[in-house]
Amino acid sequence: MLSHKAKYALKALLYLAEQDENHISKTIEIAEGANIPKKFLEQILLDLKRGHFVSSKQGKYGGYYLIKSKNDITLAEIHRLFDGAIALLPCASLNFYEPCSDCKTESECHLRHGLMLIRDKTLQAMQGITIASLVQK
Amino acid sequence: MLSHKAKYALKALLYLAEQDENHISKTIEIAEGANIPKKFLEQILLDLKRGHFVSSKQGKYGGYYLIKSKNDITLAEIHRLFDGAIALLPCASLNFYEPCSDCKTESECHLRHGLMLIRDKTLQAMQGITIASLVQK
DNA sequence: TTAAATTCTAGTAATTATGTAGAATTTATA
DNA sequence: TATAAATTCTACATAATTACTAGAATTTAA
Repeated sequence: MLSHKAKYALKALLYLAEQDENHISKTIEIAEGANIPKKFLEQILLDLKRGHFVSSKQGKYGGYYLIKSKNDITLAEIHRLFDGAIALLPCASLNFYEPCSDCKTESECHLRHGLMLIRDKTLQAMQGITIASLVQK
Repeated sequence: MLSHKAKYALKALLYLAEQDENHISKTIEIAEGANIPKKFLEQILLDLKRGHFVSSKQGKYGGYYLIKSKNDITLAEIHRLFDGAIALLPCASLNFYEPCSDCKTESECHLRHGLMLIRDKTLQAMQGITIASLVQK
């Protein structure tokens, strides 16, 4: 399941993607438009900025805007930024790999192989969903 | 990600699937064989029993055994029993559906459609992984 | 009757999720 | 240059969930 943070991030990106080119959106505007708690959204937007999905203009008349094409922002990336691994266990993860603490040896782990198959399928599906594909829905 | 509970459940089922037909496994035996905290495993086995994956014999010389074919126990079922929805949000779930609290109307939710596509792909992959497929690895 | 197992009902400790508060900083413009 | 209005930063709060543990009750074979 997605955390609220990841869900709100997606909704904020959708909001930004629907604005006119060159439009700068204030946090409060996004919060009200997408129904997200404003103070929570502040943090999320900073995370999205650190992830190079959006950028900001500070000070009066400042706000946020997309810096990555809505065609290039995938659900997989947002999931990884906010919720971490897409795989079902760390030992089956590409980006968040960690060995199982409770497996004697990795080759003996009967779960890993199957979970990597799932990861590949899910990842492929998540990479196919972009902000653009969601906007036009 | 899978909870420890779900992971332990899978490992316990794998352990049971590897035993001889008609063999009854004590909790302590499974716990040591699969490296699972014993008291925690007790609860998990009861959940698996309530889910009709295993059954038990009480009293001295009692223990647990599979009652469902290892070919018919899928990762999807175990995920749902211990970790709930496979979909990324409740509004996109088949078995754990709930409307979004923060969406004005369901048809206006731009996330739902995309998340249902992911759910279908992931579910299909998870239904393809059975205990039998994991045992032979 | 006893030993050895499951089953049941609580409880607990640590972690994570979901926010909020408030001050500091930045910037446009009057 | 002062001010208003925005982002940014640091810290905290609180509730829920996760991952267990404790111990008594029940069941059953011998």
